[in-house]
Amino acid sequence: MRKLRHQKRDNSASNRGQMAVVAILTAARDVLVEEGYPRLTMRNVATRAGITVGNLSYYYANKRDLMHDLVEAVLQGYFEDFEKITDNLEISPEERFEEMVRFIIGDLATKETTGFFPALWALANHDAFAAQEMAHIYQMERDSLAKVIGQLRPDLGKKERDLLALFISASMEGHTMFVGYRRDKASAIAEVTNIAVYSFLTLVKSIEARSIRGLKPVGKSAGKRLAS
Amino acid sequence: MRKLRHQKRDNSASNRGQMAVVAILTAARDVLVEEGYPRLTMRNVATRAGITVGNLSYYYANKRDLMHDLVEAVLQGYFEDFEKITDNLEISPEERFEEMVRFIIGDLATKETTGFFPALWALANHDAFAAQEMAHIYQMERDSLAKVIGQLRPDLGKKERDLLALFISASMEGHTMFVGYRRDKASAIAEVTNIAVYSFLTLVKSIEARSIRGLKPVGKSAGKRLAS
DNA sequence: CGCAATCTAGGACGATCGTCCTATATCAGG
DNA sequence: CCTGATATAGGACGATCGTCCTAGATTGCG
Repeated sequence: MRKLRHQKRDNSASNRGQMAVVAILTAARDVLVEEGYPRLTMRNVATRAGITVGNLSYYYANKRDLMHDLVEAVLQGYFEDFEKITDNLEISPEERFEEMVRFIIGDLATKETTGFFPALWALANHDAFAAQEMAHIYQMERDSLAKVIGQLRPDLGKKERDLLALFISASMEGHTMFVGYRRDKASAIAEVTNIAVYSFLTLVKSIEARSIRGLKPVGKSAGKRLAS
Repeated sequence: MRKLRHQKRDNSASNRGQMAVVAILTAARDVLVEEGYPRLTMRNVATRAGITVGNLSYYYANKRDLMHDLVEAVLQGYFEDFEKITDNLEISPEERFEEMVRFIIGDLATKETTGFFPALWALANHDAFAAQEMAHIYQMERDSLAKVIGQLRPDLGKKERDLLALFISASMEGHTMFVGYRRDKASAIAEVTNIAVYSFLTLVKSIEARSIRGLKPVGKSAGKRLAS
């Protein structure tokens, strides 16, 4: 977890210390969400947490460790959410699938998610740890989806189920920038969610393996150029 | 366009000056794509463009103007691409729709797009200009899609066509983080593209207006919390 | 109470940032 | 060829960054 500078042992983690760490991580998340990554500085985090830079450096000796814990803490919340939905066996697979879709799209419209995840995606392009944590959480999301897809389509092989889960998961994430918190099309979230449920359910129930393998090649792009 | 400090008039735009601006914007894009937004500094841009900071500030008096032109220049390229595809009347609407899907997913897998767009999305959360430019380019993408959707489904109203275009466009963008350049699932891009073509085409051809309006409420999320 | 562990504030440091200024160098038109 | 417009280099400036150090306050426990 946290890396103290003056550490003798870290296992103690006193009450005061634990609360301070939570306050720091919450402050860091809020700075990132409300002001963006460039303004996620040690001083801004400390100020929002109500402490000084010197004190912050007692809990986090460097910014990298702070980012480390921040990413882990935020993503940890989703692990618990996915487990809850996946383990809900009181409803049919179809209902469970719909609930997953509605949960994910509903979540991505929150201020925290709309602010945090695009920053995470950008970070993952150049930060190996962020990329790894991101891959981890999405793998879990896909596993949850693939499980339900398997119940809906027992005839499909694992590879096909995983590809469907990948397509559906990726598709949902894309809506963050459009129906997310205060984004252009936020007012259309209800309709978009309905289309998503209909579309993904139709896809899962109707697709055949041969449509996945396909015959046509991937469209080639010339790659974006600047100012023609 | 560019805002010189010593400007008497900007209309001239000599050959040397134009080439310098292109070199600067290309350098800026490359820095952003390869090193990320935090390292997009005036000095890094200048170095990559083969000039000095002092010289860079002759062409761009401040960083804001440089970012302005960079975003505009990159997005301008897509305007031209969309026009080409939309205006291609030699193929059927269904083929045109498929071409659009394959073009967009193919493009998002390029190094430039995978690097640039997540940075743009994150920026748009806290930069009004980036948000506006982003809204502009995606509106055009949706217009192109909605046009073809209208040819595929003349019975649908404009509102429904726009919502379908929104859903499809947003869904495709989401794949950037998964099948994009050097991303986890890049090797699955062919299969994912096939699923996308199948799924979007099935959606457009089969959905009824009542499935969009829907009856069920949007899934509520408790909002992400930190460290339970 | 007393003392060691824990926590906190404040300031310093070198590095890097955006911006700005000035002195030359290069170019194009008369 | 000369002269004004354009382009370029080099360095300076104050601000802000991550990091570090030290002295003192607070806490929990024997």
